[in-house]
Amino acid sequence: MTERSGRQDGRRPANDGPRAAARNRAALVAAAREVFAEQGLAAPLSAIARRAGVGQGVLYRHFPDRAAAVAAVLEGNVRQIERAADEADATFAGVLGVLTWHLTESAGFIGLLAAERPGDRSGIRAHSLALSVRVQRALRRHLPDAHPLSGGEDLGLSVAMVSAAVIGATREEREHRALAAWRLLGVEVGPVRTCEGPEEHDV
Amino acid sequence: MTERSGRQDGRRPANDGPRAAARNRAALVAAAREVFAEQGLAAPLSAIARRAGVGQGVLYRHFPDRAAAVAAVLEGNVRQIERAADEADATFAGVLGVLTWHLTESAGFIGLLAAERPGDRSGIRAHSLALSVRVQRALRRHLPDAHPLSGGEDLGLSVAMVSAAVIGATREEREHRALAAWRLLGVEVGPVRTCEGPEEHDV
Amino acid sequence: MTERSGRQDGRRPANDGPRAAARNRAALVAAAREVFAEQGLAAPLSAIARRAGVGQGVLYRHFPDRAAAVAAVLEGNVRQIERAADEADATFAGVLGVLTWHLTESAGFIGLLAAERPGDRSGIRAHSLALSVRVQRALRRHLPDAHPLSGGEDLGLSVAMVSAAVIGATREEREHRALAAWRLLGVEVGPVRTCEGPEEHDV
Amino acid sequence: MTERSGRQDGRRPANDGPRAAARNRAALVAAAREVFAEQGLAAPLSAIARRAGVGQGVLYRHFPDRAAAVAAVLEGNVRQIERAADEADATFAGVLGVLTWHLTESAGFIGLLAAERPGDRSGIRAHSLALSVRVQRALRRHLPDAHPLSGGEDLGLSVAMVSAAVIGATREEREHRALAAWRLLGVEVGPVRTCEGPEEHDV
DNA sequence: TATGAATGAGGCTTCATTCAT
DNA sequence: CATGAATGAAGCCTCATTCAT
Repeated sequence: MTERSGRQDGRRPANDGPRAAARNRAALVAAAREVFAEQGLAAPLSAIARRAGVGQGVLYRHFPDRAAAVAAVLEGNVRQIERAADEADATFAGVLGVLTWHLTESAGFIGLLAAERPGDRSGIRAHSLALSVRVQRALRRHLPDAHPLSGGEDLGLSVAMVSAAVIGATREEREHRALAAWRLLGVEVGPVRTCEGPEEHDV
Repeated sequence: MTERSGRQDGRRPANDGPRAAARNRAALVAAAREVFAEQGLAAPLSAIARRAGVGQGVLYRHFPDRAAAVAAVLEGNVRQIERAADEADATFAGVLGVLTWHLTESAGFIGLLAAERPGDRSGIRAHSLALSVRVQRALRRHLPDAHPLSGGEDLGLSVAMVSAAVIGATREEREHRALAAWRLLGVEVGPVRTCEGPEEHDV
Repeated sequence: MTERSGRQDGRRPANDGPRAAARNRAALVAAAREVFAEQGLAAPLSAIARRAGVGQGVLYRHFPDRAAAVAAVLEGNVRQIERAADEADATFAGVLGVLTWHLTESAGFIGLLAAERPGDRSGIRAHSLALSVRVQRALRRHLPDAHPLSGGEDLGLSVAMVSAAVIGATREEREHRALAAWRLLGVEVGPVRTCEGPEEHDV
Repeated sequence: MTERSGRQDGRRPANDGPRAAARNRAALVAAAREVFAEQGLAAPLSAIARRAGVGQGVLYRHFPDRAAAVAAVLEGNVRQIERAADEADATFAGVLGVLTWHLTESAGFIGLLAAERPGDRSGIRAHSLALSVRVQRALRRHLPDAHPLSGGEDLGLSVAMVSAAVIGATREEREHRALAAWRLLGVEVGPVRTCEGPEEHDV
């Protein structure tokens, strides 16, 4: 942000120390989000480094494995949902709207909640589960007792089902499909919106 | 390129001749079903050949590419659903029960209706779509006009959503989850059963 | 020719014994000629069997290896050149015309005299050499003492050079190029023609 | 697809870092030159990597496909010929002498001008053509108007013919044969020599 | 004797991961 | 700290060759 860095002359990139590290991390997460969205979660990691404009080594410094990169990407989505749930006037339908926005926006996020990854030994599954739980927790805080999804695993099941509904759709169709899916489940959804905040630098 | 020796020493594993062809094909389909179920549709094809106990070449003779192997696996499932729909006393709930059985039984089948395969260049997508359409057609023949799923794409969407609900579950949980999913959608399902027929030899 | 064979009804091909063997051999040689011409000498042997309409086993019965198939193809060309040289009124220029015809006609023949096959362990090289020698012998019988090519290895060299001149050309250009090459060598060539004879059945 | 382990046990052969890049490239080009010369342009690429003492991956980093490897090998030869043609006192016979030296020296170079590559889908053909054109252009700049090769395609044809003349010969015979071939064409050739320059490091 | 399936070695290519500079 | 080359295992696919029927 302070623009004090970058290539000083024509030579090697200046070593800005930790400052650069943060910038690189942000670039990597952004690149990973794009690459995973475009090519799926099995995309070559080198593609991420390339798109971020950093060497492979840096990628490994920040993310020891694929699961870490996936988690970093999804972390941002989940945090926004949590933030939406933290807002003073949050409602179940409102949080659902934010969730739906992420489902619509980030193809990578789709993978989190609906991905078929049997036999995955890379730990993506475990990470996904953890993130999934956080999403459910955020939602459940606003779930009325009499809500049709209030029973047992119905909430998690529903989120997975809606996620699946948008798989394979183009970005244009996703919102429509997600809303149709919620409608089939008889669930009311608030406005589909993001939840921008002050700490967007690495999400 | 000109001289592709082969083994000089003489011995060579059994060659059961053409008789083995049918047996091998069946073994390959079975192996593919298991491997796809365990490791997903991106599993190494060589794993299928290995599990079937045949050489790589045989795999390629029977299935020129991954899409063909996938199609062979799913074809059986789809055909049974179609057969269930053809029965004289077929009902929507009944066919749904058969569909649910396959969802429960064959983890590979799951991939058909809910798989995330962005960037898939192998034609699996196209095949899946075709098979998906056949399933929907079979169902729609018995869909009452007043049914909650009778509108537009609701049927396809629902099937995809239920499929997603069972993803990642163990075989034991799948039936329970699938039924819970249908319940959330407000859809009644008949007995979860298979539809065995006389031509099971290669399905 | 007597048309007593072929499939009797709709079942397996009748086993006509030696009669069928000769027919198969001819079909294989013809197929090999076409395949080698189209795809080069490294073409898959299975393509030859397929085009000949026989099983792989038959191919191996007639030609134990690739070199044998190549030799069989070229044998026909060489024999015609020898026959041209045997004619009562044969002249050097005349035989050269026949040679040029084969160069033009049979892309496979091109390989014989000009092919780059270093490191070829399959014996094609040895066969080629032998056939090449026969061609030179046929020519030399009519070579006037005062001819520019009468010295040492000049004859063989020239044939190789002209062969090279037509490599890579389409069938249409080959005659033109071959004649241009002979002209550059200062050698007069008779009419470019074949030398059909009574024993065409397996050439 | 997701988990491509690598060796667990720890050790891993030396990695000399980027320093090795230039060295490796040179080794690869040298190895390719030898392998192509010995086994023809269809030689296994893995043989090149093996002879250069590098992994398969390195080969692919430097040469994305076979055509690139071939081009790298031949580029050096062609450049020297062009340099010979650029010398102040260059003559047609002189450049021909350098060309002949390369024909004699580098069996791989032979492939460039005389190779039979039907069914070549790898683009080697196109590259070869381009290089061939450069050679001809270098020669033509010094070709006297009254020269016997000054007409149309005679120059290219002649080079191809002479190239063919040395095919299959041992390195010792090649110079003799090439000169004999030029003599048969009635063309005078200057001293057979190389054209070393300052930038030999990777040719 | 002919068929055509099976075998499996080996070529090609892609990445995950390490590490000298 | 960052770079980016090297490594090599593993997946894909293609045939040459054999052999039961």
